[in-house]
Amino acid sequence: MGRIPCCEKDNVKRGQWTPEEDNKLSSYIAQNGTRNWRLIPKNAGLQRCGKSCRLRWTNYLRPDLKHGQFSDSEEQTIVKLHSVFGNRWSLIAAQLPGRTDNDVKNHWNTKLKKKLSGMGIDPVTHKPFSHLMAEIATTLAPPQAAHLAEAALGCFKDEVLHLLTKKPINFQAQHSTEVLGNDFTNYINYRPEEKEGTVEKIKLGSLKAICEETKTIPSNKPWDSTAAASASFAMQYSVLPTMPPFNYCPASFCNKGDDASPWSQSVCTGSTCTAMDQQSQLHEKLEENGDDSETTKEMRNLSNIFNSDSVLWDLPADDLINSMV
DNA sequence: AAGTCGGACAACCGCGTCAGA
DNA sequence: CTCTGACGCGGTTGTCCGACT
Repeated sequence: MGRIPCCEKDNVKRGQWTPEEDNKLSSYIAQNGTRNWRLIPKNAGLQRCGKSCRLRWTNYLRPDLKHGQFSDSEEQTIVKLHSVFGNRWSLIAAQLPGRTDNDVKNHWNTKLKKKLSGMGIDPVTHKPFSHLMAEIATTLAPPQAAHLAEAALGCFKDEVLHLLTKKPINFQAQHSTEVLGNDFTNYINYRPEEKEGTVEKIKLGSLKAICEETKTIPSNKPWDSTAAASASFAMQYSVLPTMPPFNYCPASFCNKGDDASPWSQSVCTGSTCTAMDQQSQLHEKLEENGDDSETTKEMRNLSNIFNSDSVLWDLPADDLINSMV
């Protein structure tokens, strides 16, 4: 029992569009508009699925589309909005005239994600990796911390591993693999003989990086206040090997002046590192309101929020939510 | 010159949502 | 209220092309 296909796949052409097909579709839409995509290919004389026609039109042929490189300000906007909306590409694209969700998605996946992780910022949470590590370390005992680190950083394990292992950590050294228990020193010294996977290295590397650098390795009760203090230190000074001591926040993308490069390090203004909190609250607020189409439409129309010179990220969370819902 | 690799972009797929019957 | 078809969205895959070996 599958879903009914949107068209007879045997009779439709797939793959790259030819200039001739583009012309047919463009001229048909110019005369008749885009009502009923299912009928468009038939009426336009195209052996294409209606869905394929819609995609071709919205992502490529539409006359108002902007082709070519993304500007710095467009990239800044994407990063800012992504920290609030996550992968809601259509919402993000709605704030970028002439750009489609597909454009934004592709640009994010091929460029911006790498740019951020190259800066030591987790593109998912928009927090520095060191913050994530420290948060994990302060709240969880080793087994859970390792699992959470795996979950939180799984997408970027290669980047994280690279960052962590710039300071050589000997993962190959000999050590038994007996039950480690809750003894933190065991985790520090633990060497996986058999588990050579990247994730395993990250689990250990993250713990080691935080705690070795703080030089305050607790002896037997690793997750007491001493450990918390260590992790706090780690967070405050970004002690991960290649991390400069900086706090990232989206407000840096709004700065003006010589040092206002969107990719420069910046000092957090306090309220500005709460993008994720704002996001959570926004989502809650939307859920309260049912996130219905009217709300969504209204949000789409609020481009002035993002286009104004006001720094969105310095707004208190409530103001942000109230202005959008 | 040929082969390989990786980045960038286009296109497809499947699911969720919505509007109309 | 329920059902159904159309549309929109986000994730994934495919293809092209230039750089590198």
